[in-house]
Amino acid sequence: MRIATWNVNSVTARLDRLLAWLESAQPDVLALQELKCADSAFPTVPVQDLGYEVATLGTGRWNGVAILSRVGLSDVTLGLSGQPQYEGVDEPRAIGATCGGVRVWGVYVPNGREPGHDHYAYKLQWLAALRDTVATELMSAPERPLAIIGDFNVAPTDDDVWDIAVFAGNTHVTEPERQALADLRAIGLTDVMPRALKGNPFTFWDYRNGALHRGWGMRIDLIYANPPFAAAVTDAYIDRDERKGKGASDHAPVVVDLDQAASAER
DNA sequence: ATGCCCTATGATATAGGA
Repeated sequence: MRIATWNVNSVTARLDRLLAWLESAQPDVLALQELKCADSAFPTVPVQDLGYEVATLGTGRWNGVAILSRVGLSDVTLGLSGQPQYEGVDEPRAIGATCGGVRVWGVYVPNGREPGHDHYAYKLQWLAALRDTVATELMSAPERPLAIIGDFNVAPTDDDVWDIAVFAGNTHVTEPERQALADLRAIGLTDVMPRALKGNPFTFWDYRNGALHRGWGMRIDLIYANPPFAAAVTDAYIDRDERKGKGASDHAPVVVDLDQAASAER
């Protein structure tokens, strides 16, 4: 089974690339982030035409998440339990579904903007709600493969950015953010590392200043897996080629392959 | 070369991204 995550930075602007990528990469499950469209505007028909069921959570201009699956899509959960609001709004940033016996959470963690900003406190609260939501599921079904996949907006270690000195005082690398990821792992999840490409495991490169070609990237799109999921992993990689050229997202897809038998037994 | 911001919005600048 092939599972993937991709921050597409507008699913409507990325539709041609999305459809082409589904055909070339052949994922069984794909979590999308930053749809930037309402549920009613999601391009459901062309995706269904490629054999995928679709569950979306989108409200419009910002955020928005979806799960696409061609191996079943059930027990869809929209949002986190105890999810904090930002400025009185329940933002569409998390969606859970069970696909082919695997529990998948697709997440778009808040950016945080800058340490000290209300959005930064919200980011940490949001990650705590994610931990609590998934911890409950892990306890109720410990043998079921589960992974949180998506744009975590935190670089877990200094090696996950091209130059840690550049990020001094910025979000994505602060100790509280990394502690929030550690707290998430502490409920029984491990970081599935994709194969490094060009020596680095980056998944995001800013659009500006030729960042992709200068290697100015970050690894912020992650796969956090429970033991049954992690034990079934046969490969994981970053599709850096999808970041190239005109009309690319600023994030590359991250793909993980699971042993069919190991995941089907559950 | 892969090549030096992009997206959505009751827009014509602004907010947000990271």
